[in-house]
Amino acid sequence: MNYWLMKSEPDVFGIDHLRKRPQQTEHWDGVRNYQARNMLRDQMQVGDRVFFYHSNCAAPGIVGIARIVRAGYPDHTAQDPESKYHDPKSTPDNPRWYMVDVKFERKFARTITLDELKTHVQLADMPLLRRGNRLSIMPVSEAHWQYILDLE
DNA sequence: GCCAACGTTGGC
DNA sequence: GCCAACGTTGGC
Repeated sequence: MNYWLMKSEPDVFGIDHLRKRPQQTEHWDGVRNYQARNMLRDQMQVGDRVFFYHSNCAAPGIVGIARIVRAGYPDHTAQDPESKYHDPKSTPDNPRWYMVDVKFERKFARTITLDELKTHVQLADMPLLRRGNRLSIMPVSEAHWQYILDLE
């Protein structure tokens, strides 16, 4: 069992969008970064837990928890010329990009903001808090996972 | 809207 | 393989 953090812009697809989806489940498409791709394709397992993080908004931070309900499979939007995620170099025989399915688990009573996370020295080596890290998917250690849950 | 920090692209 | 130019991310 692994723990993750996944970023999304609340105006585009926030945790409330996920909660309102059929089965409260949605595929996580559009990841176009190789490091993040490798995690989607190779490491994420059904049952893994995910911190849902809101980025690019007034109060960025962790807003709740989701669960991986389908492990990595090819991201079909890469083959859709109409999609803004279209990538002509990705083919059905040799898919370049992957996605997983995530299911809403719960929303925190409050947002655990990035500002707040930064004040805890115990979290200082989280990839999220390292300067310049813009990955949209990051691993979270079990210790950090527990620590953050206790902040709620 | 600004801009720092990266990642990607493509000419050479 | 180098590296400048360009595009994107995301906090502020």
